[in-house]
Amino acid sequence: MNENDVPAGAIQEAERLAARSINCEPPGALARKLAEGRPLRVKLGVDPTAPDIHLGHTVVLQKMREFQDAGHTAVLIIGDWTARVGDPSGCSSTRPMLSGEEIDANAETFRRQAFHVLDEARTEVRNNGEWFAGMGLAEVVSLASRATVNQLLRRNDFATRMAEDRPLSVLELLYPLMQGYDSVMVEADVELGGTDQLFNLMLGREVQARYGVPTQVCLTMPLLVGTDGVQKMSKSLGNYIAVSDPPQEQFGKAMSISDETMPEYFRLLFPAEPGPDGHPAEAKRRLGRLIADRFHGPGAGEAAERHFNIVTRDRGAPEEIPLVVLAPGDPVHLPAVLVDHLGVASRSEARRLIQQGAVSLDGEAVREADVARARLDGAVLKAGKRRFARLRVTP
RNA sequence: GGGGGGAUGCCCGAGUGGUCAAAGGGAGCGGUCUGUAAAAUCGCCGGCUCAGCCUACGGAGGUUCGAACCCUCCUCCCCCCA
Repeated sequence: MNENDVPAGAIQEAERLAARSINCEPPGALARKLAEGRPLRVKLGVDPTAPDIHLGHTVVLQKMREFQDAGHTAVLIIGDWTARVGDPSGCSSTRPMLSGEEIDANAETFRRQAFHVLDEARTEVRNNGEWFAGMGLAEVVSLASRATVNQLLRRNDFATRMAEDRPLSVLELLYPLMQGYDSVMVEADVELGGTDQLFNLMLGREVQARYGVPTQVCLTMPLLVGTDGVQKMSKSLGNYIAVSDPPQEQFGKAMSISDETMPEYFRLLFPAEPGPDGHPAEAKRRLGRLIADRFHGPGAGEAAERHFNIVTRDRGAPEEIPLVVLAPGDPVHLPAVLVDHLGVASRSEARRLIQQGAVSLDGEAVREADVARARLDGAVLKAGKRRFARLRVTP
């Protein structure tokens, strides 16, 4: 179809679907696909390397949901097989491979959590082990013939590693090819990803072309910056808000985002909502409510905010405190209780908290490790800012 | 195939026979401040019912009154020459 034959409606629709994206390559391709008037097959590949999905993942998932809502088919590929290779994207060195059990468990978690955003009924989930597990050497060689090393080395981090003479395994070189093969197998019309995926997505087009099938549109989304406001959100950096985090935690983490990064959260996560305005702290409260509501249902945000007000703003005890029944013994050794029931890392750590006055009983700082049993019944034990337990002494 | 360098606490990184549970920085935690923002500031930051003890400087042995530091072997990483 000629550029000029694309109906204006398709061009508009393409623009709408590409909203907020960083790349939509090649130019005009999405509109041409849309002009064909059939549901497009929109692919997203995920590596089940981290068990939990976080807000960063949801940016791309939401884009996929937009396609679903426009009547297109979402194809979610779980890279159960490719996870064994280790995606070198953005990494300066080779990632460790995962065991089969880990991968399976992660994949299952990912599936479950992805459907917080995607419409399960309209999502096709595929494991790429489906076609890779039984692949013979002949087929591997055939796949390898579809791209040149020159093409692969155009990728920045590969080129850098070559230049600096750091190791770059053949396995890693193979990875983009495998990802491209996924596209061939599911007949992808569009592949989504973060901006760091652009190279792999584009190479997918190359692979598709060499297999003689239609090539995909590559649509990439911005990477959400983490709660530290510096690096991209990632599990391993610990700067993430997980989909599975309890609402109070999501709200709290939202409040701790820096003022500068907050607008980006609104823009990428809640494009339909009005952006931040007024006092930044108020805007963040709204952000926190929106996040908690999205993943825990309407009302979760307000409850989380109440909890926040009581515990963090007013430094009080929350509405609901887990009850802890103390084991026999008098006096009671507090470090043990703190470790067993309040999530303190070690007894030494607990001692330090006590020394620093961070442990209190009914609001009164405790200064010694051993406390008379009689003093504890019914008391609220607090460690640090927000760890609580109501104590009960066995009769 | 030959020659050289390196492996230290969550991460980076000093330390080259006792004063080392190991400088410094980052991360983290706890205070002050405050909007759980930023910035600033003080303290903590291996374990243990803790003035003491135990475990730790890639692994295994050895020398020594005493080793992260010296020796031997092993594993892994990096560099240079071919």
